[in-house]
Amino acid sequence: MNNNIGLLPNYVDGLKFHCGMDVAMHHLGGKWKTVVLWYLIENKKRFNEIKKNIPNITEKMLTIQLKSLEKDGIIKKEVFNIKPPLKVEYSLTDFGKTLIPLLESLVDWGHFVVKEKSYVMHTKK
Amino acid sequence: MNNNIGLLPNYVDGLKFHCGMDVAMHHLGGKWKTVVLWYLIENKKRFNEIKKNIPNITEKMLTIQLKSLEKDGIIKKEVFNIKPPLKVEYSLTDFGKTLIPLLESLVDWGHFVVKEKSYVMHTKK
DNA sequence: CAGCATCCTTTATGATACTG
DNA sequence: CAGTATCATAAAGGATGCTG
Repeated sequence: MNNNIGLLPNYVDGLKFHCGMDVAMHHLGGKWKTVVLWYLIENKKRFNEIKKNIPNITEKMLTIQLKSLEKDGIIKKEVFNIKPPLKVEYSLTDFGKTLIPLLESLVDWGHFVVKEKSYVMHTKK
Repeated sequence: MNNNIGLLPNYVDGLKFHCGMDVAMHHLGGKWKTVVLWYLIENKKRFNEIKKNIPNITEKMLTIQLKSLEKDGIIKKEVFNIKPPLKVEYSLTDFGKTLIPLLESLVDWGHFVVKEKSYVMHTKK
């Protein structure tokens, strides 16, 4: 099983990666990115719509994630007014849409774990 | 699309999760876990075998990841000698094996990104 | 509405030396 | 061989107030 990307480290956007997992986790890692993306699968959403969907996320964290995802080309941002109140919409790019099956697998596995762990907890205590 | 787990936050091992993604990323998040797991898919491995497979990981980081994965029931540890030199083997549990398709999807997507990004970089500069 | 700026705390990660 | 222990930095995350 050769997981290495070629013989030497691979560079993407000035960052060094040693395997495909490195690359994937660079784009998806952290507490919020996958959750934000999950809510953008359905349809484009405004800043506060995403925020309402995600309990506990702060504006700062949401801003950081959206910028990072935009920089990576996973989502795109559209601004509709110049003057406040602003209207901004975020949506997946075509590149971002290639993540949908992966995101679905992640959520499915998460739900599986909830059931699995609850089962263990109930039978052992 | 209802991603929330029931109406209230769900608790697993004393931690609070609001959606399946939360749960999944709790188990897989961070820089090393998915990489470590990737090398354990093939077969059980000893501490230093894993370390040799992963450039740059320190003993400390590997120790932390292995302990965390073991605590989560994703891998199991077998010790074969009491006296040094020790022989310890790590392998996926049955629960851990449920992650294999997900891990494969992650690596595949990572490799896809490498190609995609290189393409973009070459055509734009 | 959709953020930015600032200060702060907590985690994650890293380098190095040492041990049963 | 398979780790620990210690010291250090970096990155992530959070709270609050302010702004175009």
